[in-house]
Amino acid sequence: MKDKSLIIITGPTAAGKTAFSIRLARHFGTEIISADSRQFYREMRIGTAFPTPEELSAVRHHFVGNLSVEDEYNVATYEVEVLEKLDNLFGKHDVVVMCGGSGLYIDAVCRGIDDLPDHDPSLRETLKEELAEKGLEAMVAKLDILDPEYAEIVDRKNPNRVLRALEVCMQTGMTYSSLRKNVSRQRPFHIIRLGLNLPREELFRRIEARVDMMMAGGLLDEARALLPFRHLNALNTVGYKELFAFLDGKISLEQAIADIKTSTRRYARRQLTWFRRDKDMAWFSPDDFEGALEYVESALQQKRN
RNA sequence: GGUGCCAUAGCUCAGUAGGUAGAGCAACGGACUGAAAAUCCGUGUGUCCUUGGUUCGAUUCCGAGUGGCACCA
Repeated sequence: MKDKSLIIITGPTAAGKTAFSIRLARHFGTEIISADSRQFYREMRIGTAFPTPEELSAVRHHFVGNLSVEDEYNVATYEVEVLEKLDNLFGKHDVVVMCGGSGLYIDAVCRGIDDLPDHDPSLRETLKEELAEKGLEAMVAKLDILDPEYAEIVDRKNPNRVLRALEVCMQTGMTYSSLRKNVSRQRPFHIIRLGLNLPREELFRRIEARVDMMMAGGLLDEARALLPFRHLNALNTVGYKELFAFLDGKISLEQAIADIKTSTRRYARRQLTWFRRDKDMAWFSPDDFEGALEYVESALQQKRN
């Protein structure tokens, strides 16, 4: 796989990644692996800006609509499955395109993640109850005892992080810090990273226009149909949770739509914060396909030598 | 037309017994290892509507104007 390359197209939501990646994949006559942690779910099409049927038939996509909202899934499984899929695809293609905005999932494929146990649902439930009962401070105190090293560096105000560490300690009998080695694995293929972005104002305009399009396209019906699954992680997602609040009668529809726009803007900012720290990322406007292609070609050339 | 109330950050509003002001949300920045479209942290960005008066000093008190809301005609 020495001369095989994975070209990653990422960037904030609504920047135009999907159309761009299809064009790029067609140029190389290859296929696309999605790195979008919400487009995995086939029941969530409108709210996740799922590729259209035309787009899906233009280029073969993988990891799009491959799961049901009821499926258990996580980054580690994704890493394994994508590496397998890449092994297969590189048998047919020199270049494969990966497209999506889920930074953690992209990192898992590019660098790998440590060998940690999957979460045990009943243990997590117990810990959540304990958190609700005793408060975050008590959970941090517990971590101070079970894994003082990680307790030093953990975000002590972030319940998810604290609970996850406790979970791993309790499940394995080892400290989270001893398992969390943060080693970067070498992959048997080259990686070229492209970030797509737009001036902030324009990106926000596109986000707002896209939310209006989703509503016109039936997002409310989609959310209504998913209401019975609202407790699942997959539905803890921008666009759905705000509409659930409307369906509960807590806010007006108008307010829900405004909230979706706000949540999406904030999500885009968090994505940018994540991607900005990646110094290898080459940034382009989604309109500059030619410029990006030129960059890709020269990067490929360089990797071959 | 009359009377009353209101006018402070992008929005909703607090406040200053006269010494140029602060919350929430937004916005902006950051963190991120099996929840990641998740979760969490940090930052106040301002002709205090305009204008005249009183005062050493007015966003604050008084008058007028403008705009908004309510009630009465």
